[in-house]
Amino acid sequence: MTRPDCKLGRLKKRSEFLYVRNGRYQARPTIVIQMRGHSARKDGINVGFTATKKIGNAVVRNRCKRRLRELARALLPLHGKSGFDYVFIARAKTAHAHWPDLQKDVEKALLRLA
RNA sequence: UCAGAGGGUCGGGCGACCGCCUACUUUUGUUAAUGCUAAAGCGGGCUUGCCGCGCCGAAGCUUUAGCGAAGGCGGGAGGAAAGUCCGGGCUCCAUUGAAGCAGGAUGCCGGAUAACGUCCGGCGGGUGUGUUGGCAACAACACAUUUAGGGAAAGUGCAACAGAAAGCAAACCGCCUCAUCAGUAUUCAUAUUGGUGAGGUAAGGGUGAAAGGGUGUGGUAAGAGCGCACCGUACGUUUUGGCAACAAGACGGGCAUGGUAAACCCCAUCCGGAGCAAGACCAAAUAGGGGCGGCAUUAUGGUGUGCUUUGGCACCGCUGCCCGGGUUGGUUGCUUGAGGCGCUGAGCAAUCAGCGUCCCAGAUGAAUGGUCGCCGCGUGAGAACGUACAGAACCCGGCUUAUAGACCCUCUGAUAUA
Repeated sequence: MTRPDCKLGRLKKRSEFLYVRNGRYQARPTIVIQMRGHSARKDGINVGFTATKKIGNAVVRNRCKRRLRELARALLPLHGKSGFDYVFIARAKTAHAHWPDLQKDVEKALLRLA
């Protein structure tokens, strides 16, 4: 199942985020994951991260994004589908949740989406 | 040792595994350019200077630049990075000329500074405590604390409740005089008590944040700056000291127009606007924009970043050619700066000068970390819990606000020891 050759791209434009928002999504207690296939490029996985002002100040939001980035780096090559864009959205519990719980949530969400 | 006040410094550490951004450097891949290996003739014809064939840029290497990969060696959030409240640098707005209006800010004096509404020093005012002098009013001194501190005799406004009365003062109680009525006493005309009326009175009571100088004394029917002495004093004149704010003293004036300007306002001084999403370049796709040339027209008009007037400047229509706005795509601006640290000197200080030394984040859906373990610190008997506020976004100087805890210095008080 391991695909070390799979490279993670990043979503950077607002339009890309809006495109993914209209796809499928899975909500877990600590995280929300959105997914949508992209037509232009056939393989490779792109990922973006979102932390709204609702979950805290800038320090909390930055911490959430960094944790999500680590999760994506570790788990997306294993459970993500090539040719799709993903968006990880932080929730209120993301910053202070236990690491194994976070990993479980991400794993379950990715498997359901796949 | 403990508690309090003020000022300053810091604001977790170590290890393991896995990552991110970036300066420099080594190797390597690729693209482009550059140079080197790099050289040459032969045959035919013959009116000799004509014709034919052949030869170099393939490849490799060198150097440079861009992009990518791997390795090495460095760097990688704050004291407030925050709020965006002031002051600058920088950039653009054609020029930021003059006057006025509007708007905003500031407001004792001197200094520091690039500048400031900041900082330092001083002056004045208020409040509290103590000491000394005085019969007292009060004054002087010391310490602490506080202060947005131009103008209240230019005008307007505001002040609840209480109180008789609160703004060219006012008579509720009280005090005093006179008139009158009633009572009492007797020396028969006075004294005295009470009521009513007419006046005088700001000494006393009461209300209030505030009642129009204070203390003493004379004076008076009772009182009153009504007179006098002293104290205070807004104000005027003046002397001395001080750069100045101001201070100390002398004389005059009998004491009046109370407070509030972080209420409107008046006075003085200062201020052009927008901001790195500024601005510049590149690529892409389209004009309503711009440039140059030609022709026409010359201003009486219109347009140009708060508004009005004015000076000056630029532009306006048609046509040909060229470039091409806006656009969060990329590159740049982008980090060496009123810079940090150390020493010496000047100054009460803010700060400045000299010398030496160092280079210390430059990201752009935004790096500066994620996970785990151990330790430190605080609370607690222990288990355990807590370990703050908070994330650079062009850069500096301040202010304000948030902040667990630790350390240092000074002062004050308590306790213990000597």
